[in-house]
Amino acid sequence: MKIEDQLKTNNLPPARKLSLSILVTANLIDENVAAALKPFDISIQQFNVLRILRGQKGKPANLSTIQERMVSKMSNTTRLVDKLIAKELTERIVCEANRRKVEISITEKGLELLKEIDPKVDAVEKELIQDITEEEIEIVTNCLNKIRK
Amino acid sequence: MKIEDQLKTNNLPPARKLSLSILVTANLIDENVAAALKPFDISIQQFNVLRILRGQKGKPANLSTIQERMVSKMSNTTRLVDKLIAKELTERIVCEANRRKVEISITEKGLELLKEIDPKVDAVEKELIQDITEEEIEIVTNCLNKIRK
DNA sequence: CTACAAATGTTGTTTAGACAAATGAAAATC
DNA sequence: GATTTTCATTTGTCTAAACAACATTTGTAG
Repeated sequence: MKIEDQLKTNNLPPARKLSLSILVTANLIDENVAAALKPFDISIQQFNVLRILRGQKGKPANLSTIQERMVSKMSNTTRLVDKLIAKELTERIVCEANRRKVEISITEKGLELLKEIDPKVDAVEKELIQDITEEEIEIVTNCLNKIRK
Repeated sequence: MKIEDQLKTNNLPPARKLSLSILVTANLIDENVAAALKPFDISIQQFNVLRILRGQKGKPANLSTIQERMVSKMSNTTRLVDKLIAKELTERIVCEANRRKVEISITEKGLELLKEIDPKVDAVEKELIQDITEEEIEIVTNCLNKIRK
């Protein structure tokens, strides 16, 4: 659907058209992913932290590493991790080498939860982009790369 | 910057690559626009409501209309509008024809604020997409349109 | 060594978002 | 015309985000 029709507006300058398209589409993706995660009682942010930790392949990550890799850089990653610890999906230990740091890792329970969730999120993403060809994906991601510098 | 490099991951399946690219880029846009709005002490959501009301060209809008057109459909548009009313940027009157509805319109002060803000936001958007050609904008927005159906 | 600065997280506080329930007005049904 | 349904918005409540202030450990310069 054209962004102008969706937002009932017209004559958007190109820069605004593109930025609104990206924002509205991102919102749609968020809504759909959040809905898929809901049965598992986990938020998108929490899900992302779990995926980051899994990507560490056993190595624990400290808070600033997680924060760097998060889609949305919110300031209180501490409390986000607190939630995951309360659910026993992650663990936190104080780093021995540098006692300012903490080392956070995903638990077995966390890995199992991800294994359950992954196919659902994959399905949502595939469903959303079903009309986009692989070639188009390349073009679009390249353009978006340029926006993110 | 490639999304894999940015998130320090690799071998993303195409659907996830695209969806992450969109989400991360949207986040970047949000951050930049929010920063531009900060001096005016107004949030992105509030800014969007003001633009929607301006788009009405004098005609007031009711709450559900605003909600439909918002980028992110949050549930308490009431309180969002309350904030704008407190700042005297909008007005709310109960609709005479259908007393369930309310009619919301932008004030002169609101219009003036928009006039001040617009060039700043335009500049942010242009700066962000400076490396994208008009042709590319067309291609990308078309693809995003397909995601939003 | 001591003091000062930087790094790394945590906590406090205020504001916004999600979601359900409630309110009140109009429309529909019996 | 009274009762029920639906509509449009508001309110309540709980959780999350923004942002600043604080705490603790480490690094460094005199």
